[in-house]
Amino acid sequence: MAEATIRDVARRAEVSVASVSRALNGLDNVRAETREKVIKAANELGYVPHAGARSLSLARAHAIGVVLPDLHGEFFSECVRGMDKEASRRGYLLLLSNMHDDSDQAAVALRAMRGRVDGLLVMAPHIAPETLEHAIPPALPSVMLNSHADLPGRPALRFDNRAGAEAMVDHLVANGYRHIVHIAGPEGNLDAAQRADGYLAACARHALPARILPGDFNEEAGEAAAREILASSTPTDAVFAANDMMAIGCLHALRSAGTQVPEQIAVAGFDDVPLARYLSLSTIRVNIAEMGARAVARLIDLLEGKDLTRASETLPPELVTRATTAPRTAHPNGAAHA
Amino acid sequence: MAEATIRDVARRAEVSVASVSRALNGLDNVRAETREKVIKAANELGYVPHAGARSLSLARAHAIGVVLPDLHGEFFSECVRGMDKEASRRGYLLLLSNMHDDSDQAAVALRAMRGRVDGLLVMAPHIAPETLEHAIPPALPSVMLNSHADLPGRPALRFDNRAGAEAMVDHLVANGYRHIVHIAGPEGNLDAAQRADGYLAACARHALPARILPGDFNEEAGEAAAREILASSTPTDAVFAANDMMAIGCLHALRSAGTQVPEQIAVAGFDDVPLARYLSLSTIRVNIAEMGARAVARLIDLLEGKDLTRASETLPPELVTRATTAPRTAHPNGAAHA
DNA sequence: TTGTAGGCGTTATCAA
DNA sequence: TTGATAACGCCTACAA
Repeated sequence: MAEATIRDVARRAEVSVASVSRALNGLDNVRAETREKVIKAANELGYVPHAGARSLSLARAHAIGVVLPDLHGEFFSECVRGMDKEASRRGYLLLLSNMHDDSDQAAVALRAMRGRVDGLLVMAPHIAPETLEHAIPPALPSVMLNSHADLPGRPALRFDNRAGAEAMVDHLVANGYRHIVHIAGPEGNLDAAQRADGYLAACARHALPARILPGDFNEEAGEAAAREILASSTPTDAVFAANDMMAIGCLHALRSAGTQVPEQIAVAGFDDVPLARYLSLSTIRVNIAEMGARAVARLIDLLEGKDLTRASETLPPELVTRATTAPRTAHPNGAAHA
Repeated sequence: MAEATIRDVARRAEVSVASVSRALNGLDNVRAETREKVIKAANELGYVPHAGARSLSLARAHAIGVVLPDLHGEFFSECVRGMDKEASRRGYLLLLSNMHDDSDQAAVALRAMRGRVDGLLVMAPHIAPETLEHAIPPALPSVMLNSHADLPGRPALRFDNRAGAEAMVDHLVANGYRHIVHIAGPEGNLDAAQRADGYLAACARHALPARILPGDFNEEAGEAAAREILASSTPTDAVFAANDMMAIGCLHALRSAGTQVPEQIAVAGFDDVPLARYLSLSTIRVNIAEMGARAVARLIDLLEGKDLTRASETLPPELVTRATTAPRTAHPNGAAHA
């Protein structure tokens, strides 16, 4: 049995489709008696309006397209959770599409959204601005998350990666560390670049030597960096990785090699994934759920014409200090344990 | 500037809209020359078909509604990742909707899908079958994930929680543990109930005493259970929690209290969240991504009429043994360390 | 091979 | 207050 349409309801209530539409949408130019007849008929038939037809007629889908890169674990789920919360609160549905590293595929994903969503939320820290600008349908309002330089007409939300990195270096310095190595994120990734910048700036400010090891945001890169550090003759008393996973890999590798953390080498990460808490890893907390929620709010405001502040927004990071960066002076002879 | 429509393309290519439709959809009754003209015009205008209109006329949205409960972290993201992979491979988009514990809200979420999706993927281990059956639009093909008893006409995919739990108890017994306590999941949750069943069955099979402590899948419940175990006079040499988070809470609480794991008390969980690996927690691996992917495949087969096997499917669990359940005989004097 | 026209389910305009 | 009817953008008989 096919679903009931508005015409079925009209027939059963013995009114016109126009009246059904008006009654069900709560317009006031309907006699109370008529409205009741309509509602009764609709209930009896289990009528649910066809959202596709509705959006065609209204030119409004009440849906938001979400295009995310290959995020991992908590990061992905927290982001979507934040978005979903705000979206469902305001009566919007989320249409999901993963954009893998391939930018052709990204374009396909974006086109598929045409005619199903009112706006787009795009997170693409790995795609060049021109490519991105080219791929997003020009007529679709959209909010960029954590992406490269601002695109004309599209507000952007991002974390202050730079300030976060600086805060971590400041913290390490305050705790007595002087030879801080940075493990970088992947080439071309905006977050990674900004974190490295912050690290360099803070080192310069403190007149400390800077040393950057390559990385790719994966645990293995952290392990490799640890080996590099242990093998190298350059003195190192702290490692600041561009994300938690690399910090965790580094932490494991250091400890496996018999190095005391933080007594001999301190370790810090970035993101505050749940694992960080368990491993007592100092890090920079990134409230991704809030970013998701804000992005949705921003987009819906844009769609409904109540966008007051056109400017892009930068969310402040939060320093989370734990055991892996404990003050150096508290462990003057840490190495003796080795 | 509004998006170009098929009419704009037709005008520019100097053909009828019908020819544009035919040319763009790859029908063969179009002259090559005409097709070229159309494609050229479409490219020049940046034409992208309006999916809403398309689905209205085709009665096919090429989208799948996904209704999930409040899943956490990795669990949620892996599930969606698996679904997205298979869906995008087959040209479908995912429409997401979180169904919180409230079953009214669930009904609303489900109705909102009408007319935007071709089918539904529903995971609702916490909602009673009748409620669920009532809430799902009868005309919408759907696949149930990890839900209560089969609903007529809707295939179900689920993990063999029972077999998983039995496998873990068998493993504990094989490793020399005899007083195994189970920390249960929330009341009314299907996964929780099946895991408890498996635990009880295995205990009975081994003629071992069974003892179940209440829990709710959260870390704190594991901590509370640990306190209970330590305070109680009932001998206990192993704890098997209904999920990893409770096992982790229990593990921490035991160790904080100076109890050696596994020397004095072994600990096991269920799910194999990423944290489990880091904490060397033995557990039952649940390949949620594959379940998501299979569910999508199943649903699309159903939609496209090539559903061969109507029966429900049960996915086998995998035992992952790690340090927290190491053989008892290997640590005869573990307690001496305390 | 092409074009005309009707329909998908809904809302909105305009008379009545 | 109500009802007929024309959109919305697309696909697809049916005719030419």
